[in-house]
Amino acid sequence: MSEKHTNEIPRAYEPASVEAKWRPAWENGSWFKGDPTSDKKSYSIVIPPPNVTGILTMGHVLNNTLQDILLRRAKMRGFEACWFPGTDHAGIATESKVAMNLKKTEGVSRDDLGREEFVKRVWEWKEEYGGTIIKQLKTLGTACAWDRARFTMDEGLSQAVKKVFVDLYNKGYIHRGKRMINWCPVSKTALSDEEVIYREVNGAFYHFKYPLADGTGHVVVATTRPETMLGDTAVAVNPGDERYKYIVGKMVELPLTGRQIPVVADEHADPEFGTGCVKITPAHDPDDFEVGKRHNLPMIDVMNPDGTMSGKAGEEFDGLDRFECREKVVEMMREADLLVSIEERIHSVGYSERGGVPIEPRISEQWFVKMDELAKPAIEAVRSGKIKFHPKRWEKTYFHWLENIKDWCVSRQIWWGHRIPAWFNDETGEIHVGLKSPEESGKSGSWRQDEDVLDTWFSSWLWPFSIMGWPEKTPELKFFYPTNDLVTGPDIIFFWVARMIMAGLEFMGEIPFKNVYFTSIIRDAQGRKLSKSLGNSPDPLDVIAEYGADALRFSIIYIAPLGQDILYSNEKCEIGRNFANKIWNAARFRTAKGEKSLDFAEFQERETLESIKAKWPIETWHPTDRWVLARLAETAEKVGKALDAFRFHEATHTLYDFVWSEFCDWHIESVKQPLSSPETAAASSAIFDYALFAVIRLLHPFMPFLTEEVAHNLGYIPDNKVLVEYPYPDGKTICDAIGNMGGLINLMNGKFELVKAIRNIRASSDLPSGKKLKCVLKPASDEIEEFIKGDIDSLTRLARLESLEIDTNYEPSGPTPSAVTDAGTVFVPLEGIVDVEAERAKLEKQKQDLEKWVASSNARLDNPNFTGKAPPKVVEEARAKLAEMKEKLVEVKESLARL
RNA sequence: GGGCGUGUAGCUCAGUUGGUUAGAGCGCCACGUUGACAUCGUGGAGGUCACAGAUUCGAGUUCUGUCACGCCCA
Repeated sequence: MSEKHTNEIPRAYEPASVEAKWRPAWENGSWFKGDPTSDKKSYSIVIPPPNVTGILTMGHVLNNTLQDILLRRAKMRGFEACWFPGTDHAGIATESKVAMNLKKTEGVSRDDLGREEFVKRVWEWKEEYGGTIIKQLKTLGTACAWDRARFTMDEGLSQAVKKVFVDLYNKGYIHRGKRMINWCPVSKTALSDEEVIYREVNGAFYHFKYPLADGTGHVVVATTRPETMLGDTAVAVNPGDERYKYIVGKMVELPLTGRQIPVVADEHADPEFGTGCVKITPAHDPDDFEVGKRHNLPMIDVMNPDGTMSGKAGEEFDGLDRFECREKVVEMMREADLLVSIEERIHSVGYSERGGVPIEPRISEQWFVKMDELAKPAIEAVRSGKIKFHPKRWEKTYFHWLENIKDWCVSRQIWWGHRIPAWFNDETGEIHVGLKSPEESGKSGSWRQDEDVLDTWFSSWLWPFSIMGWPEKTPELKFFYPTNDLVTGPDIIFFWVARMIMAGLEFMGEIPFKNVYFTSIIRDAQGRKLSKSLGNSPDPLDVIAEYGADALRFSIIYIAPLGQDILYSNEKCEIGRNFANKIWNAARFRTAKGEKSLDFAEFQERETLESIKAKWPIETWHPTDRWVLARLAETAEKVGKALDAFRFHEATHTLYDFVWSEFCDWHIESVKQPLSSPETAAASSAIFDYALFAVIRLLHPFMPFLTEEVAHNLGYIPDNKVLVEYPYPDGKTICDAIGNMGGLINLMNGKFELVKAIRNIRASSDLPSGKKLKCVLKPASDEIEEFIKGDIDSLTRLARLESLEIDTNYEPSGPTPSAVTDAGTVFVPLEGIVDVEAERAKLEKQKQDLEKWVASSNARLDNPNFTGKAPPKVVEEARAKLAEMKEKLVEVKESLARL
């Protein structure tokens, strides 16, 4: 250990300076670049591309921390690991964000500027702010291959989008047609079905009278959207509904319009629902659209793209907002005495994901991708287990969607995005779809390109291979595709995950990833979704500034229950901050004990352990040294299994418990004695260094900054190396080297119990913590007696004893506080007064507990059904335990008798 | 309406293929500046495992039903 490392290490871990040091070091090094010519096995991840104009959220923190854990561990396990980063152009979101900004700053609208100028402005915006989220991601310590960062509208990726569109068109999977689509009146574009969010809202069910044209009466129809009546072209009744048979074929006087519309018989009308009569508005409702087609009804589009009423709604409604129109229609119907009733009702309304307003079903000419053929292999890939979902239950959601898949509306009436490579010849009606324009393809005539752009997801679904250079045949594709793991939120299982699988299979002929891990959704402490408007959305950068990046990373994984929502609050980062500090101080402890004992520059797990064993035979190790490696092996094993199964939460808990409760609480306290004694110091410090280095490596993927700093501070690894170059500890390797230590672990647990019992007596007898006690142990067995004798120094220290006498036949003179433990009965003979009553109460309680236990255990063992049917091992254990408990009971009774 | 998930300590959650008297962190109470750490240590209190049945020698764990909450789809 060099001079600079000794006394100037701060008492508390200071994350800011450490992070500032390692972040650029990792970025400037070559460790994470990903070499497609490597001889190693490949491991790759593609980032779920964040919105290029977005800023870092807690969701990104969780998602990217998980990917970083996977990536760093893979690297440490010897894979050529590469994490491909990048951003998404997020068509509608970005376009409206820039448009709003332009309105605010310059007072101009998108249309004022025109397409070319507006798109130029969006690019400028992207250049200025597009790097923000990437910079923010770096503060987390994410080991991406930053040189490989791509943007969905980069030249190459745009080429991929065009090629895919053209290929699918030529294959007959893409067509253009007039259909009912979801229209967002704010963004003024079509949306896919997936971009519609259904919400339960308090609305009303309006019952209207429609008079029969022949004057013989009226029908009553009900609707939640009165304004659409202006576009009604029929009233439908169920063909089996006897009540209305007589009016089928008659005409109805449609109020407020002067139009007459027919009564048709159609299965769509549910006799059980409302009056059984239903108004039909084919241009504004998907079901009605189907009815209209069946009955050849006219379609009257009464709305404009911005959600105002059009002239077709009638002169007096022209230009009125759809919701104002709703009120006006109701009012006019009331005045005309045609309003029967208004019934309050909670119903489901589709909202635009981006625009935040109710979507309007609308007839429109759009481009669609036929999905059913693409879906089939995608279903099979998951069904066969080639792709695995974690947690597995998401597979059901996936199958359900793919098995009922509908065509995908991919055209968007916005300007920011990939312009559809289709041209129209208005004179001939011809359509040209191609990578090249009609002119470039040598076609004559006058052509205009489709104004629309493609859905952002139409580029995102190509991400796992477009990011690697497809359609070029690149070395990256050859080496890193398919990727290994994908980490994303279940909210985009349809938008993105399912479509990537389809695209991968269709265009690469191979799945895009092998595992999909679905993250939890982060909520606030009250369980509410994090949102800007609620103001309950913490800024991760503030959190990092306050607690440190490692603390945030560790805490968020630590509190994330498997497959459930995370209830997050900043205070929870104290878990990670305190833990980081704990490790920091364990390392400080080591530096105070002198020079490092081993050189880890060329570290290899098995070789290092073997060299320790060669120098100091395992039988000569101090019990705590043997114990700490045995527990380390078990911990490494458990962590490895947890991570293999994507149980990150379990891995963090396992590490936390081991480091805090075993390595720090017991081992550090126990090893102080052997470390200060010349015969044992060398071996114990070597084992300490090995164990601490293993802990650091185990934790590295979770807390990269802290562990990197500590590894270098302690001189474990040289300046020109980083931790990720070292192997991830493997439980089996460690276990093989040290052998089975099951017996030792039991004996150590007995010792711990003994120490706790003495501490308990100290506390309950109001003895000052500084006072050294004299204790006597009546051991429970020869084995424990021998063990305790061999470890008496550390026990003396842990329990703060002046002396520990071992006496199988000890009989205290007079009332003496005592405790019965697995290791034996311990006595603390006190000079002065003993609180006999308190002591008696304690022993009485223990006696009662033991008697209860013995009684129920006896009953169980007396039951021939149990002894006959339970596995012999269980019966044996029960007998042994009973015998033990009976012995304890005898001891407790004796102690009581003595009082 | 269909599907999925969740009900375990005041709060947030663990609890493997059924097998000791159900655990942890936070919070709470008491004590403590012992040479790594007060971002800490020691001790303690705190649970009818949502409810009702069933299977079993044995159920927090399996099955059925009920209730409550959450999410997705229609």
